[in-house]
Amino acid sequence: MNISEFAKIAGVSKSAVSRYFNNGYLAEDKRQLIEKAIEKTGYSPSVSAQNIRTKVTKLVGVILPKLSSESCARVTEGISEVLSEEGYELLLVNTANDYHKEVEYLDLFRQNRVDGVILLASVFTPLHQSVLNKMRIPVVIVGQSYKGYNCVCHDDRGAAYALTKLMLDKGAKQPAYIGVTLEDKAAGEERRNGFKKALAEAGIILSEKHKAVAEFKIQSGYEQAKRILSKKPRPDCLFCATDGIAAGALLYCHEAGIDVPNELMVCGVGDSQLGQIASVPLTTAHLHYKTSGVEAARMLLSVISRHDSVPRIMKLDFEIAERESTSR
Amino acid sequence: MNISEFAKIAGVSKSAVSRYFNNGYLAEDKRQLIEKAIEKTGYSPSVSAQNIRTKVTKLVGVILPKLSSESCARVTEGISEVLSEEGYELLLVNTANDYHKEVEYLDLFRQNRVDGVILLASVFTPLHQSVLNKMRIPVVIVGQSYKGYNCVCHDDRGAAYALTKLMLDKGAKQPAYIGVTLEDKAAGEERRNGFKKALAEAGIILSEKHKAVAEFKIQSGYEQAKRILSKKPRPDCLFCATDGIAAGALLYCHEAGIDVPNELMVCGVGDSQLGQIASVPLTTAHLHYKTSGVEAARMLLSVISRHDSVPRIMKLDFEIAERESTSR
DNA sequence: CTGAAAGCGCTAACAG
DNA sequence: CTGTTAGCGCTTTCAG
Repeated sequence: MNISEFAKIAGVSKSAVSRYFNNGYLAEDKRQLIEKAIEKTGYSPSVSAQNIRTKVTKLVGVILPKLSSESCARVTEGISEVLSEEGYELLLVNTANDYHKEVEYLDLFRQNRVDGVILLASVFTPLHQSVLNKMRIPVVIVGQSYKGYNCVCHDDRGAAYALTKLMLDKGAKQPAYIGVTLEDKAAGEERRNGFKKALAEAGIILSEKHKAVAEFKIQSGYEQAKRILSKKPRPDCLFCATDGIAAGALLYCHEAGIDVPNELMVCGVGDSQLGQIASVPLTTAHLHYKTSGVEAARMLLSVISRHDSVPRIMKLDFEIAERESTSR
Repeated sequence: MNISEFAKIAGVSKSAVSRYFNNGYLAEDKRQLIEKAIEKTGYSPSVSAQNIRTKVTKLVGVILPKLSSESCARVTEGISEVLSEEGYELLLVNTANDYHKEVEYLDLFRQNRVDGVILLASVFTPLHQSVLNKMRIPVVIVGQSYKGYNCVCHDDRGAAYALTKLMLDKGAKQPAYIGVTLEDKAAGEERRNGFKKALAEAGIILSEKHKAVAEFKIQSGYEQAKRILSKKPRPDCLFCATDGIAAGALLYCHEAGIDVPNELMVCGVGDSQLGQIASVPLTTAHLHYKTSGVEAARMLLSVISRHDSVPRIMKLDFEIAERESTSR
């Protein structure tokens, strides 16, 4: 069913139908005629045809590294909430941590497939840089902050600093650290920097053997914790860059009979569900993932509609969730 | 940049360009001319314009109840994997457990917006029925099985039966049950039926006070476990319809000093990450969520391409992950 | 194998 | 306020 056919059925002109669905500059009787015909036929205009004329797709592309990561899912939920409210739809790409795909899809979106893109960033290579610069549609980056781009990010450094300081203030003297790849500027570099800053302020130097890098997995956290905690002297507090890693560490402690928090304090970052049900409830930082999705979507929509091109960076605050794993 | 402009730059005709991107019925020299021009200009044809002519969107709509649920995320990951391999893209709708939205978006997709729809079903109302029947594009339902529709589902009943039998075989005599709403046919009704079947076979009758319904949340599992486990005589095994609920129950047990598994065996369903790191590692059933996404996407794609309209139902097998929470 | 030309379904300018 | 009309960018006959 197309607009002409429908117009005939409704007994009005094509333009009347078009106006009904758009600006609504229309006499009441025709409006009713059209409404009745819609009920009867279920007609609705072809989105592609509209798009070809108006250049508006009402589509936002979302590129993310791993959908089944709780943080990504929460950000996407926030995005989806705002988008659907504003009549936009969400074109989802899961890159499965393959950043070539990230670039590939960015490039695919570059053309007029979507009105804008939200990128849940992981790493940021020169390739990203160059594709991003060529983008003719608005882009918002979530989770990392890059000068010159619209970003919504978390205070990774602040959170890591506060968490570490919390443990130090409770008397820890021998810290250990399980981080993630520094390629990830937010979860890797920033959180490490926050940790280091707290150590520096306390005049503590981190021993090489109390440092490890894990993947974003429980199992990997378990393994690295095992490695680190078997070194002598054993650390008395452990900062993990993610809750998943911390959960793995806690698992090891449980198995190895290490008393958390008395022998060892542990904390993570992200406030995932895991932390609530771990053998010892986990102290962590709530980073407001869903809110960052909401804000990113709003930011994108405002750039789309206002064609406002001054890039902004929004940094969200965090809250410390203090639980048993650091209680003394 | 449109096809005419591009054709001029490349020094060929519009049709040649079109053929290049489609059937490829083209002389080698023109092909090279076009390739060179693409490199220079970055041209690619407008998807909407293609769609308007061919009626093919290369888009699949995915409707799900809650993105941040681990099971949904995993299914969607499976879907995404297959889709992107086959050159399709994914239009994502998160209904936030509001099934009116489910119907609303089904209806939105009904028109030519997407080539097919995958519905991660929660409930199934007459409204769903009627919209589903009106759909002119292929639909695959994941997670529930309905006669007359294409479905990929899990063996919820079998898994619940096996899990319950496992606990009974280990000597449990006083079972308890925390389920979810029966409106959810799979996680609610089917799992309950599996549980009941195992009880019936063992000649055990479930006491009313050992029955509860929780929401899909850790907190809710905690509360219901608290309610049930304070009743006398205390049950000696607890079946939970989801891992999240079981995790909540385990949390309560930990707090209340109930010894799992010696005083009380506990199991869940779904093999979520939560089960691995709970205070006591949780016995559960692995339902192959990601695989169901993969299969659903394949099924949809085959219906789309072959226009094959005999509905099929595919039921995936499960595996029991036996862990400490039921060890005796 | 190739180019010209006719639409796909819609919107928006234009002239009433 | 309304109908007519000219395209939007593309694919696909059709006649070479």
